[in-house]
Amino acid sequence: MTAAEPRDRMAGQSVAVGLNAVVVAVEETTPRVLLAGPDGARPSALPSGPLEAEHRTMETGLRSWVERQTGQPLGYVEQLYTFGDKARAGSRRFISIAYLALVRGLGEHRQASLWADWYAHFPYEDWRCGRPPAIETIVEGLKAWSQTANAHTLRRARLARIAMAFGLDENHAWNEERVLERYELLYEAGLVAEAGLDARTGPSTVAGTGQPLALDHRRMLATAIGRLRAKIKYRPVLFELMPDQFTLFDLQRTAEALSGVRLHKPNFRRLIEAQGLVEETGNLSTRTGGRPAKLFRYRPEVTFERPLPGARLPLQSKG
Amino acid sequence: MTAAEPRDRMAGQSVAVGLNAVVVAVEETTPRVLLAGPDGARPSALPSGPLEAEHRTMETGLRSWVERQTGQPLGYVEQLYTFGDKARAGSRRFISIAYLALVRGLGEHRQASLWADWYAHFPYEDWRCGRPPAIETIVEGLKAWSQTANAHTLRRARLARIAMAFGLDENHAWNEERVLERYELLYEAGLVAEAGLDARTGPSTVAGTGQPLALDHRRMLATAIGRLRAKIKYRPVLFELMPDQFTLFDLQRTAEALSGVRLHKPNFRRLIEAQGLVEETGNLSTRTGGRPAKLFRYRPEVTFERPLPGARLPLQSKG
DNA sequence: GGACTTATGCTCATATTTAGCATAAGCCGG
DNA sequence: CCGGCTTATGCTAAATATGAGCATAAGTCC
Repeated sequence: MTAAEPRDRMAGQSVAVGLNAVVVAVEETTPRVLLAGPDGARPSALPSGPLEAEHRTMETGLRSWVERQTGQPLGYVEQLYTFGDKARAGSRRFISIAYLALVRGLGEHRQASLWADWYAHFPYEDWRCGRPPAIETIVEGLKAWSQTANAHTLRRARLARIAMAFGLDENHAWNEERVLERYELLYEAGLVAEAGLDARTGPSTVAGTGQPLALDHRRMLATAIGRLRAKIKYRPVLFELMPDQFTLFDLQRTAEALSGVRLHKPNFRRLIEAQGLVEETGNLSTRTGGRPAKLFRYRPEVTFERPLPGARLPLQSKG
Repeated sequence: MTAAEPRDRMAGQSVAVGLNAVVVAVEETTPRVLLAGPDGARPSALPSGPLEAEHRTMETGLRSWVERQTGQPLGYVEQLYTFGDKARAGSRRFISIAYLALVRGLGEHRQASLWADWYAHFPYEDWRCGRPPAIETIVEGLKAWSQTANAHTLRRARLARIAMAFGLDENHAWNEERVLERYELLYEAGLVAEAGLDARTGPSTVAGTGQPLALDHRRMLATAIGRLRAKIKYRPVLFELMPDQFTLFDLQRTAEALSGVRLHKPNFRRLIEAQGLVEETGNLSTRTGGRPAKLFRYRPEVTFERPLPGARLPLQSKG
C-alpha cells in the first residue's frame, strides 16, 4: 500500500453505479415528480442511468441523464442518499446514488416521461383536507402485521413504531417529515406492492398505500419528500420552485403542497416577511375572485440564514 | 433494456467504491475521531476500505473494515455523504461513501490507530473558551483571497460567504453547524494543506487552520461534525456517546464538546428534564469537588420526537 | 467549623408561535 | 350604484419557549 494507492481506493469489487433523480415541481396545488420509462409503457421509474466515464462529476452525469431521458434541464440539485443492494452471490453489485432536483414549473417533456402527482404514490401523506381516510385501513393492516411477531417485545416495538410514525398517541402528533419511516413500515409489513419483489409473501397490498414505482424508486421518492419537507423549514429552497413573480398565497400553497399540511395564512405571511426574503414588485395579481394580491419576488441577496431562534439547545456566549 | 436489467443498473463504467468511517467518541471534554493508517506511520486517515463482494450490505462492510483496522466495534451508524472524484482520463473512477458512527467511550484500539482530538484538525471550531484567536488570521487570509478575484461581483460574493460562514456581520452570528462551509472556503482559498493536492498553488497554508488528513478525509470529518452538531438538536443521538449512567453535567459537557459552544447549565438541565429523556438511577456521583450529582440513565422507550415547538412553519390542523 | 466547589431549583424578562378577529379591496349580480 | 361574495392584509391577545441571573443545597478540603 503506497500513498499513491491508499487503502480506501484499492481495487475491491467492481461495482456498477447508477444515478437517480427525484425531480420535483409544483403545479398550482399539486407537487409533481418527473417519471421516465421505456418508450410505449406508462413511465414508472425515476430518470436514471449509469455513471459513465465521460461524466466529469456525478452531478453532471445526473443532469445529462435527466435531460436525455425527459428533456427537462435541472436547476437546484442536491445529493439525497446512496442506496446499495444486498450482494447476491455471483451477480455484479449495484449501488444507486439518488439526487433531489427542483425546477420551476413543468417544462415540456419527452414522450416517454410524465409529471406524476407525488401523492398518487403516497396518498396517505396528503393531510391538506384533513386526515386521509385511507389511514384507517393502513393502520389496521400494520397492527395486524405487528401481531404476527412471535416475541412479545417485538410486537410492542412494532406497535410503538406504528404509533410514532402515524401519530396515533396523544404523545405523537402527525409529523409530516417521517415519510420514509412510514413507507418502510409499510414495506416491512408487506403492504406495498414493491415488497413482493423481496420474495416471501406475494403482494398482499393494502388499499390506499399508493401506486408503486420501479425497483426501489418509491423509497427514493419517500426520502426526497421527507428531506424536502424538512428543508423548507430552514432553507429558502421553496423559491427554487417558484416563478419569477408570485403572491404570498402562491408561496403558501407551494409550501402546503410539499408538506401536505395546511398553514395559517396570516402567520405564514408574517414569517416570510419577517425574514426579508421577498420584496414587492409593485405589480398586482388579479387571477382569483377576491382582492388583488401583491406580487413579490425572491431576494437571493439576503443570503439568508434563519436566525434559528429556537435552535433547540440553550446556547450562550458567556461561561 | 429488459425489466430484469433496468436502465439505471446497466453496465456503465466500472467503479471502485470505498467505505469511510468517521467514528466519534467523547472523552471528558474532548471529542475524538478514530484515525487509522499504515503501520509505523502516524495515522492520518479515516478507517476505510473498499466495498467487497462478501459484504452483505455497505454498512456491514464498513463495520468490518473499522473493526479490522482499529479493533473498535461500532454502535450507531448513519450514512453521511457520497463523495466522487472528477473522472481523470484513463484512470479508474473512485467514489467514497462516508458514514458517521458513534461509540461510547474510547475502546482499546490497535497499534496503527489512534483517537485524535477533532479540534486538532479544526482549531477554529472550538468556541468553548470564547472566540478562538486563530480566527483573526484566518479571516484575514480569506479576505486577501477574496480580493484576488477579478470580477467585482465575485469579490463581493466571496466576502459575503466569508461573513456568513464565520459570523462577522451583526446579521450573522457564529453558527456552529456551518463546519463544512468554513472548511470549503479555506480549501478554495488554498489555506489548508490539502488544497495543495489540487495542484496550482503550493500549500500556502495559514496558521491555525489545523492538521490535515489524508485525501479528502478532512472534508468528510467536517461533514460529520456539521451533521452531528445539527442532529443533537433534534434527535437523542447524544446518548449514543454516553455511558450507562451519567450526570446531567456530563451530558452537557458532551453536548458542549460536540457543538464547540458553552451552554447555560440551568437551561440545559431544564430542557433535558422537560423532554423526559432521562430518569434518575438513585445513585450519586462524587467525582468532582462539590455537591454530589445525581446519576441518570437514558430512557429509550420515550421514542422521543421533539415536539418541534417552533418547527419553522406556521402549522395548523384546521383550515 | 469555614472556605470552596459543584448541583439544583426558581424567577423574570423577552422572543417566538398560535390562533382568531377586523378591515381592505377587488368582483359579481341585480 | 348597492349589497353580497371572495380573497388579501393587518393587528392583537394568549400560550409557549428561551435566555439569563440569583439563591440555596450538599458535598470536599483544610
